[in-house]
Amino acid sequence: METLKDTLLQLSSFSDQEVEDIISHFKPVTLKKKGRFLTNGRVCRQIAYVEKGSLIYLQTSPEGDHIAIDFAFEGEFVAYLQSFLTETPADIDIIANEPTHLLVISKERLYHLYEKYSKMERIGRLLLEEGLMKMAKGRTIFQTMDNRERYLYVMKHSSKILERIPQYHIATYLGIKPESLSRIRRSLTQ
Amino acid sequence: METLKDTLLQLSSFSDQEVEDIISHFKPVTLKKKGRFLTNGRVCRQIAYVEKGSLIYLQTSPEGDHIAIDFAFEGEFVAYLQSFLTETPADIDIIANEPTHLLVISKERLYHLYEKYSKMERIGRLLLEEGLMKMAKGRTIFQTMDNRERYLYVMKHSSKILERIPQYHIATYLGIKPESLSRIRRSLTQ
DNA sequence: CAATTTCATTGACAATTGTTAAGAAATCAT
DNA sequence: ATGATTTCTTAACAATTGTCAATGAAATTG
Repeated sequence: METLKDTLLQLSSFSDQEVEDIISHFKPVTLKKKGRFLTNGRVCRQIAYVEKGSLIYLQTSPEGDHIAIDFAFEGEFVAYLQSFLTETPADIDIIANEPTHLLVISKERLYHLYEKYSKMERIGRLLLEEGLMKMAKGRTIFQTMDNRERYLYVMKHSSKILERIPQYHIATYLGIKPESLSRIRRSLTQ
Repeated sequence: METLKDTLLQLSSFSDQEVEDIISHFKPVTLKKKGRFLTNGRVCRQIAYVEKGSLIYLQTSPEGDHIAIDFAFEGEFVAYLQSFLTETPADIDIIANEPTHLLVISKERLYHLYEKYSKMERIGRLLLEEGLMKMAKGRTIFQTMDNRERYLYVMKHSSKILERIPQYHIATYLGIKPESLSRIRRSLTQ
């Protein structure tokens, strides 16, 4: 099982004492299925590490239907950067896709850690860069691939999504209707 | 005419002396039409302010055709953040869409300014946040709108693009074929 | 300015997707 | 377990887009 400790050590070189101190500032939070980590209209003031389970970033369209814009699984960090950085209300919900264990740290405590351990800032920067890359990549995929290609891309690079996320969420994530996703899946298994 | 000075003053509160000093670190660069600010394979080590003209961020697909992923006009900053931040080779070109005047600063000098004027860091952070927002918004637009809606969105929010960028570039920017763009345009004028 | 190239539009046809509706399969709650 | 709900699949038809080819307009070049 991958732990927060492992993840932090992979991102920067901390001593054992340092990591333990850093980890002690994260609080365990348990979400039931459909429990919320972030609620539409609120400012995202926390970052979470996913110990177990998975989450879905869900946007509600003007017409009222839900669109999945991202997912998070074990070993990943969760935050809505657009809200976290600018301290403006989020336009999405982040909900648990299944019973989920998180380790949560507030923005305040995180910035406190930045000051205590300058190496910690590197982690913040890496998360920001990673977020930027992910968005950019996501956009490129939409701009350059057709629906089947996007599905194959997810299949290759994020198979966890296909294994653990309901298909009607995967469909909105790919920007298509569930029926189209079904057709694509059928055409691939024959 | 909007100047770099105006733009900096809008983003943060500098004294006249400070702005003049900051501006003095930018070097004027003139690009002919199709001239390059960034070349595929090189690391983006500069940020430019567009005084006059416009630029296109162009990606080359595996099949060899060009896809416009972004544009920049007067009063905006230009850089390929993915390369600039991580110092990895860019996978795009940034070329002038017309004769263009830039004010260019190197990453080195910019970071030097960050140390000299802490207020300057705010500008760096704002540019980063802006970049992140832009990517996220761009992705959402692809995920939730059909081709006509995306065209109308650009029409409403970035009409400069429609006025000054060739349509075959706008088409790739919208993720469609030039023929489809033509049909959408016709259906709107009738 | 003429000649050439590039770009935008149009039409016909094929392929794909959205829409609507129905039924099968899986999941949930009691 | 079993009935109820949710999720997934399938089909038929309409609408949209891609593809290919041709034409005219516009821009570029010498």
